[in-house]
Amino acid sequence: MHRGNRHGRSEQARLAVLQAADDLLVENGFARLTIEGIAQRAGVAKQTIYRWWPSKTDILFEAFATDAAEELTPPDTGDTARDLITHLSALARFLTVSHAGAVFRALTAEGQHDPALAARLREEHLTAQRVRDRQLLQRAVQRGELPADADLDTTVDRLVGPLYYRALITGQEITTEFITELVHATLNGA
Amino acid sequence: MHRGNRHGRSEQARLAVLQAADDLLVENGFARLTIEGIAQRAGVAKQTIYRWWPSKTDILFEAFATDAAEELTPPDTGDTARDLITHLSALARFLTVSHAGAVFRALTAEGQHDPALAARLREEHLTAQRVRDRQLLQRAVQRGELPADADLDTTVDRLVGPLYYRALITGQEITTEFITELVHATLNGA
Amino acid sequence: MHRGNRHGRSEQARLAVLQAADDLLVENGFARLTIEGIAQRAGVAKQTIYRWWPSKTDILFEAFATDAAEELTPPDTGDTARDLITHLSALARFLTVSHAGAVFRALTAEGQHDPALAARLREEHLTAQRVRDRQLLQRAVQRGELPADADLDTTVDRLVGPLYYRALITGQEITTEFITELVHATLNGA
Amino acid sequence: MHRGNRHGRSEQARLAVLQAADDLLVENGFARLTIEGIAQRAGVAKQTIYRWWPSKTDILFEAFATDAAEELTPPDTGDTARDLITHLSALARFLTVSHAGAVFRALTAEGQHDPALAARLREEHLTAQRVRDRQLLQRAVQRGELPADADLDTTVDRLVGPLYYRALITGQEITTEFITELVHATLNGA
DNA sequence: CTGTAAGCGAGACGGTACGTCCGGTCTTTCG
DNA sequence: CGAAAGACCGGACGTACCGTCTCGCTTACAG
Repeated sequence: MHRGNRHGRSEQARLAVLQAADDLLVENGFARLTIEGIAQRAGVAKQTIYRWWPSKTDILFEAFATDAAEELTPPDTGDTARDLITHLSALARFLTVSHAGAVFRALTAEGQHDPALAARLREEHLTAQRVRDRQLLQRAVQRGELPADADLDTTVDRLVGPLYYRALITGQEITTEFITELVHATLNGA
Repeated sequence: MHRGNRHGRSEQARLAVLQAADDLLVENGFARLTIEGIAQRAGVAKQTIYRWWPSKTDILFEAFATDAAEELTPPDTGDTARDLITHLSALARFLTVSHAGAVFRALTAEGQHDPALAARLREEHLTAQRVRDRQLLQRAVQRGELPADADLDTTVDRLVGPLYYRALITGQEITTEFITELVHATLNGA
Repeated sequence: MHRGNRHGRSEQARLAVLQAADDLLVENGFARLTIEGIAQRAGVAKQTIYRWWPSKTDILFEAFATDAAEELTPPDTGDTARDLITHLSALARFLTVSHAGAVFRALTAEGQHDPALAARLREEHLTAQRVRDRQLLQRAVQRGELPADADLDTTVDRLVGPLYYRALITGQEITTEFITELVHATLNGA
Repeated sequence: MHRGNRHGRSEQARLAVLQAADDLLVENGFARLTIEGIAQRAGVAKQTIYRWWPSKTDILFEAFATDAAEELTPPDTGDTARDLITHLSALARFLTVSHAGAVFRALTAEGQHDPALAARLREEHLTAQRVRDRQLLQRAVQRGELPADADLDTTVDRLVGPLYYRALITGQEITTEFITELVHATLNGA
């Protein structure tokens, strides 16, 4: 049970904390997520949490890091439009229903009040995500489906922006039709 | 000075609270915004705040309500593209540098953890804002610049989504070029 | 209903306040006796109370003043011992079960924390009460049952002190036997 | 058994609280004695006080418990009258000028409004005090100075009652003459 | 017979203290 | 030496009353 010993940090405690934080976030929302609560749920001393994580959000970060990348890696079938639709649908699912997405939304919200967190979120997630998003467009350029001088960053914003907007701001449903129209209009208009 | 009597609340106290809340939000961020702090800054008793506002966010709501509508009312010069660019630029300014926009971002962030707040934000601000956003497109339809059967709601999302995305999520700068490209691409592709 | 006029206060309001204060003291104890509560119970504005009574204890004082004198006026049958026993029994009843006595105990208690109140209690009640207590002994002196040079004040203290002690400090019952012994011992030993 | 930081409550905090409560009571009186004030004076968090003491009076109780017994332990010289006079003088001093006595008066006063406190005061102090008071009389019985069947409880009341009465009720001075007369009259009349 | 001034119920006001809760730190004991 | 336990200080929470202050109504004397 006790792993307090001279052989380093307890992996068991670490995983229990991450799991508890994740569960409690989904169960009660971020507002009710307290370090005390996580410690109790994980069967861990508060000090153990403070020893290894600077803040509540750091725990969530660690809990969320790996999951997101897996869910959001784009497909590559050779059909640009279809791949885009598939990828954006996965993104929509991530933002609205996924477990990891819930953590992302919470962190993004906290980021509005905490510039350091916002910066970290960009560095550790959004930048990598942009790379993944661009891959699809770069392949389209390589295939000649998009002009070689197209501003891919701008195009990415035009594709994913409306999804984030609906998911995080207005709460509107993101239908397949919406995504399909979005993809076709963007491919034509870029 | 005192207006405490049976004929209603003190307008002076009300304004002092709204001003204090607004100032403290911008100065210290939402995380450090406390009722106690607002009361002290406003020179008002805590009970006076609790008497009139159910929660901290209600104060912010009231502080932000009127300002936002004024800042975000679209122009009408007859030139659709120019009006859209002007309007979206105003929106970008609102989201990134405006005082009222700071309150909006804070409320949106809280809305991620508090569905009731999110709903209220939609009802009292976003719905009205969508109406304002659509006006420009409706005029374009009337002028024949857009097809009569265009899905204006979707178009609005495609126009404003990328702005919210950059302002609230990635923190990228929103340049005039970005807006210009966005408007032209959307008008062509809608 | 309203007695507001330019010639004098409302007797109705005054009585309602006294009654409410008395009731609430007995019902809830002094600790829970608040001006707000009295005002509400009496159907009177707080300001009306503050206009006429400087403090909570002043209300109680007024509520208690007349009753006490009536309950504690000594008899005069010519039989000193019997009169003393009767009188001390009335005092015991006053201190332990009487309504007015409850107010007296509350005021005495407050007097421990408030010297001004203690002084007022002495001036307005205890001095007069001592006069009443001494009457019995003075009659005994006149009848030759006590020596002419007896220190009556000291004797009063020896008679009533044990009663106050039991009633206010130890809470022991004050039986007729206790009073009888006390009277006989004092008459013999004085 | 609660043990502080895993094994023990902070004795330092405990003593600081008791000292602060005692000081503030004497300086400002019971009326102005607040938990917040005690916490601040003691350099202790409010929570620490609420953790260990159910109420303000419990702090005073603890502050007063040991002191009283020491001040009021009766002498034993073999001379009953003299010992009684010495003991009652100590009691008078306790009630009127002693630090611990000030706490006793405050607690007694609160006990008028709070039966539970009154009961506790009897159990933890007055009962033990009565035992101490009786000792002197029991020794007199053993020496044959008082009849074997004397009602010592009643006699104690007759001796100490007048002192409590003067100290707590009328505020009259308690002179040596008063005590001397009291003792002699009681020894003769018992 | 009509103003006007005092007393009234009502209740908002700036405050103080309440008792509770959580954050983050520190100390102690165990393995 | 890491982990569990949990007491510690600090400080915000929302509540209850405090004593003060207008407000508009009701009266009853004064002009």
